[in-house]
Amino acid sequence: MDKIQSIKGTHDILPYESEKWKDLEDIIYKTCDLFGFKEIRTPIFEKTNLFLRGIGEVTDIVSKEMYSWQDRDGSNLTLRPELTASVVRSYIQHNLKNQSSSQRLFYMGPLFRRERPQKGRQRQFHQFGVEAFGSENPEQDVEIISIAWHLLSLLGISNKVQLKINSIGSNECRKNYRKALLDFIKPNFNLLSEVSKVRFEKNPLRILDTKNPKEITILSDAPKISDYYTNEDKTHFQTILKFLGCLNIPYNIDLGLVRGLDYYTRTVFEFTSNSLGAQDALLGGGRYDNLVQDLGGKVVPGIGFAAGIERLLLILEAEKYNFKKHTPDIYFICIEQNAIQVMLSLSKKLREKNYIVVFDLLRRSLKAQMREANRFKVRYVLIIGQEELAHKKVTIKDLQKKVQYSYNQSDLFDFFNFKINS
RNA sequence: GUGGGUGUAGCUCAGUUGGUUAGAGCACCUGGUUGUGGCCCAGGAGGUCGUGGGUUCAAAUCCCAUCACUCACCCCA
Repeated sequence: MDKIQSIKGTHDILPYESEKWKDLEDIIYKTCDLFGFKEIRTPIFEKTNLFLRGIGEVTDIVSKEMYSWQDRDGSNLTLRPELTASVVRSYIQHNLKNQSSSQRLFYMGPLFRRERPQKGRQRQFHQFGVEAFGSENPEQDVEIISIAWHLLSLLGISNKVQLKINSIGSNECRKNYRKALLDFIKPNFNLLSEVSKVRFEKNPLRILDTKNPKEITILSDAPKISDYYTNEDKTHFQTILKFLGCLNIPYNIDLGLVRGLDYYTRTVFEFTSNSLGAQDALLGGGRYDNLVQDLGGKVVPGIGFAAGIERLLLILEAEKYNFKKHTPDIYFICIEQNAIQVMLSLSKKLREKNYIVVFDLLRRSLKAQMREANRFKVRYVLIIGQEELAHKKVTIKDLQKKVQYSYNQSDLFDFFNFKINS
């Protein structure tokens, strides 16, 4: 029989590692709170159709990376490969538009894509993201980018990342541009790769994404989308850039930035980092003014981004981020079996006062327990043995100062109130 | 899906041209006299050498397959 082990591209998050996750998650929650964004939690699987319609059928995600299966009743289900479609589905389903004309939401959780694993890429991975509905004004775009910037600043890595931004135009712009692009490419159609031929039919903009050198040459003289912006598109993009300037958020305009999901309109952006290897995008997003409607809702503009938790952690690790230490306050040593009850009840009382208390469960020697206390880097050790038991005392040892006191068990809190709280 | 690299103890790695009971450091456990940590010293536990075949008198070492990890392509977070 095969060894039972985790599935390719999935990882266990072990103790100590999980503490880093918790730290990062706390900072994410705090950031979202600061901007008034509320958490939304949606199911981990959805009807396959949602992603086909939401993300786009010719995207890589949908065409080759989804974990899909047929349920017993014949319905086609899929483990979510991204979260925007799910959030939009929920927004429509619960009529959140009627609850408030502008909704600000964030999410965090696992996603699934069947790709070949590499640095910063797994089959189960985690994203944090925000989505805002209701406003098509540039201040909304900037609010979204600000959240990302604020988070990266809190993490101390805002100077280690680059913001790339572009506008891919409104519907009208893209309609005109699409036509111009098709006209331009048509004479060279036979020279295109198979992938690009499909994109030519379904989503010609993505042909610009090609890494194929021959196609890059062909496309070098292709019409530029920026020449097809409407006046509103121009103003919208310019205003965003102006606002970013006000906030001192540095950016690079990248006219080649298209992004691989079909639902984007106008603003697209990406934060990249060079400590991530080839998968250098750690956060990406954009505006999706058609998506709510495409999925059966009213005409509601939206914008959001998603950040890879694993990739954030990779950068934090590379930048030697100072994660919070989770050390116990007190290590309780009991070297007299008749004193176990006393240790248990004193520990309970200490925990009620919010002290983190741990103790040995193997009835090991004093020396062994002292070693462990030292290894845990706790500051205070409490000892109860025969002596202490007989006189209702407890020995308190300060491992840092290397001094030791004897206290009445009933006075224990006086010591800690004084030592730790003051 | 395609290509390169790598799989020996919990971790980082040695292992000579195939040749006895497969090693080191760190970590772990127990001690170093009666109830006291870090440093030091001594001892101990821990490995079907990723897995399955093959070649050979003999395989961690050579060959094949397979699985996993890793890096890159594609694409994305």
